[in-house]
Amino acid sequence: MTPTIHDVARLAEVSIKTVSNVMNDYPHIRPATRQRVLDAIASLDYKPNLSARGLRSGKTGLVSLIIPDLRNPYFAELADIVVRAAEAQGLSVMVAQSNGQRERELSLLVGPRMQMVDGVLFSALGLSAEDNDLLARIRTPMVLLGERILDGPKDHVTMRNVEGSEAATAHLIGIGRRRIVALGSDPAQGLGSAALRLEGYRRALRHAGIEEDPDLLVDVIGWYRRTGADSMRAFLDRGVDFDGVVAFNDQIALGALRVMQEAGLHVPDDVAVIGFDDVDEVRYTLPSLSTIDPGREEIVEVALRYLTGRMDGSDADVPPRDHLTSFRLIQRESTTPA
Amino acid sequence: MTPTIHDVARLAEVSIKTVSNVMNDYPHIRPATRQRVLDAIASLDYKPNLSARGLRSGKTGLVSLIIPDLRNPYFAELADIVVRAAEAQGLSVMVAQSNGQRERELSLLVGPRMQMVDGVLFSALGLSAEDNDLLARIRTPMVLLGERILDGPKDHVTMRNVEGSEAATAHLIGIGRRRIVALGSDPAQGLGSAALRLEGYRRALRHAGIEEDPDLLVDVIGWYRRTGADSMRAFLDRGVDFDGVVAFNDQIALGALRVMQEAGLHVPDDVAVIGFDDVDEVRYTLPSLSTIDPGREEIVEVALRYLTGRMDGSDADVPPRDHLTSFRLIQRESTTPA
DNA sequence: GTGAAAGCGCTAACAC
DNA sequence: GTGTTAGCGCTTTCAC
Repeated sequence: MTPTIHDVARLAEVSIKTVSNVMNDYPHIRPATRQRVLDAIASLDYKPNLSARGLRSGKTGLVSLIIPDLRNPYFAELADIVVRAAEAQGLSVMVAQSNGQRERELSLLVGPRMQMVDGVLFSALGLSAEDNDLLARIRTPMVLLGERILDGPKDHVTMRNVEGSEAATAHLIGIGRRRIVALGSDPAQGLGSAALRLEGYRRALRHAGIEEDPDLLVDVIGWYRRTGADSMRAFLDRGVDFDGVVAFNDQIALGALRVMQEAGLHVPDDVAVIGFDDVDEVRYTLPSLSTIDPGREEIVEVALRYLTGRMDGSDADVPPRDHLTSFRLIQRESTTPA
Repeated sequence: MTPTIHDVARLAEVSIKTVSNVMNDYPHIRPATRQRVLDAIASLDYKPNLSARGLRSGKTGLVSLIIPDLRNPYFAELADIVVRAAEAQGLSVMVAQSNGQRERELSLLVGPRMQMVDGVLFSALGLSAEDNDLLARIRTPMVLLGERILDGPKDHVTMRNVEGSEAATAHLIGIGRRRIVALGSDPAQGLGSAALRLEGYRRALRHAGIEEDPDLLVDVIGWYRRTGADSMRAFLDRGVDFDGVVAFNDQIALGALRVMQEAGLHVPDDVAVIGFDDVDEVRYTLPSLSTIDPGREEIVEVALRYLTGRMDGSDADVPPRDHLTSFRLIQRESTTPA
C-alpha cells in the first residue's frame, strides 16, 4: 500500500526518528544520512500521512473560509486572494458557504469540521452582536471579516465603510451632482454595511450643505444585480428627480445601470453612478463603473496575519484586534464630468 | 483541554467503545445508555477529533477542487455548486488554484495535500494528454472536468462542446446572419475547448452551406473580458464585414460587446452576439447576452457521483468513464431578431 | 547524530 | 449489549 515512514526508514537503513528529522529540517543530521533518506523518500514516492501528523501535532494546516456564497463576485474574488495568500504560507483553504443564513452560520461554527481546521476566516452576514457569547466560546482561532459584528470577542478586519461611502458621495458632489440617490439602504439590516454606508453618504451631504431628501433613500433587500435593477425600476416609476447614484455595492450598481439605460437615461451625463467593491467585471461595462476599492488584498493580508498569530500562539494573550483597511476611489466613465 | 472520547465515556459511565458506537449509529445499544452518552456529549460539547478518525479510517471527508482560479466567474459558479453538492453529502471542499499553469497543476497533484483528501475534482488547463502517465499513477480517486484531457485514465465529465457551439452558430444563422465571427479560436491550444468549439462553428456553417472565411476566425489568447475586448478592437481595425459573433465564452463576449458598442455598432441589429457558459452576470448587461448553458449542475452532479463511487470503492473495477452533459441555448436580447 | 518507545484520539476485532 | 485492547502513522522525549 502507500508507503509509511517505516518503509522509508528500512530502505534508508536508519530509524524512523531520523526520517522524521529529515522531513522536519532538524539541523544536526549528517549530510550522507540525510541524502540516503531523501533518496529513499523519492524512490518510494513517500508522502507523509497528514492525518497522523495532524493527530500528533494538533495542527492540520487547514483554514476554513466561511462566506455567504461564491456566486457573489465580491466573495469569489476575496476567496481567490485568500487561497493565494494561504497557499503562500503552506496553508490550504476549505471553503464553506452559509448563504448568509444565521442558522447555517451557526451550524458551521459548531459543526465537526471546525475540529479539522487550525483557524477560521468568517465573513458573517446572519450572525450579529447578539451572538457574541457563542463566538466567545469558540476555541478555534478566528478572524471576522465584514461589518456585521463589531467590537466582538474576535479579531476583526474590514474596510472604512463610512469614509468610503463619504468619499463616493463627495466625488459625485464634486462633479456637480446634488440629487444623489443612496441605493442600498436597508432598515432591516440594523448595523452592518448598509447602515455604515448610509452614514457616510449623510456625512458627505452634510459637509456639502445639501439637505437630505428621504425620497432619495432607496432600499435594496439583498445586494444583487436583480434587486438593484428592481429597486431602480421602482424608483424611476416614482418620478423623483435625480442626477447621481451611490450604489452600496457593484452588483446593485450594474442592475441599476441597465435599468436606467433602458429608460433612456444617459450615464454619466444624466446620472452619474458610483459603486462599491471594485469587482473585476465593472471595468468592462459600458460605461465602466466608478467604484470604491475596499482594499481586499490588505484585508486578506491582515486577516491572515492575525489568524496565524492566533494559530501559532504568538498572539495568544493579545485582546481582540480591529483593523480598518484604507480604500481607494476609482474613477471610471460612469462619473466622468461632462 | 478539548474533551476526548474518554472524557465522554467517564461522564456517561460507559466504555469508549460504547461512545464510539453511539456516534457511529451502531444499532444494538440500549436506549438508556445511548441517551446517557448523548447527554455527556452535549454537556461536554464534545467533538470527535477528525484527524484521529481520519488516521484510523483512512478517510478524511475532504475533497479537493482544483481549478484555474476563482476570479473567473465560470469557475466561481462551478465551485459554488461543488461546495453545495459536496456539503449535501457530508463532504467538505478544499479549493486549490492552478492559475492554469501546468507546473502548478503538477505540484498540486503530487503535493502532500493530496494525502489529505479522499478525492479530487480536477479542472485541467495546463496538463494535457501527454501527462496521462502521471495521471494514471495517482492513487487518489479523481474526476477530470473540462476538455483538456479526453480518453485519459480517469473519469471525465464535460459538456457537449461541439454540439453546443454548433447550436450557437446555427442560432445566429437562423436569425439571418451570414458573416459570423468565431471569437476565441486559439491555435496554440491544441485540443481543448477552443478547438472543439471551432469545430462546432464549422459544422454549422457547413450544414447551412456557408463557406468559411478565414478572416472571421479571431484568436483570443486567454479568455477574459480584457482579451475579448482587445481581440475585437483589433478585428474592427481590419475593417472586415460581419453581422454575428459566436464568442467561445461569456467573458470574451462581454469584452467584445463593449468594444463594438463603443464603435457605434448596435447589438443585435448590426451584430448579433452569443456567448458560452451562462454566467450570472450576462443576464443584466445591456443588451443581455444569449449564451450556451453548459449544464453545470449536471456536470457537478455526475462528477461527484463518479467520485464518490471511486472513493467508497463501489466502482473500483469500473474502467474510466466519460460523461457529456446536455447543454441549453438561452436566447436573450443580444440575438433577438429585428 | 541516531535509536527506542510512548502516545496523540479514534475505530474495530474480539472477548465476555 | 458492552468492555478491552491493538494499532492507524506520525512526533517527540529521552537514552546512548
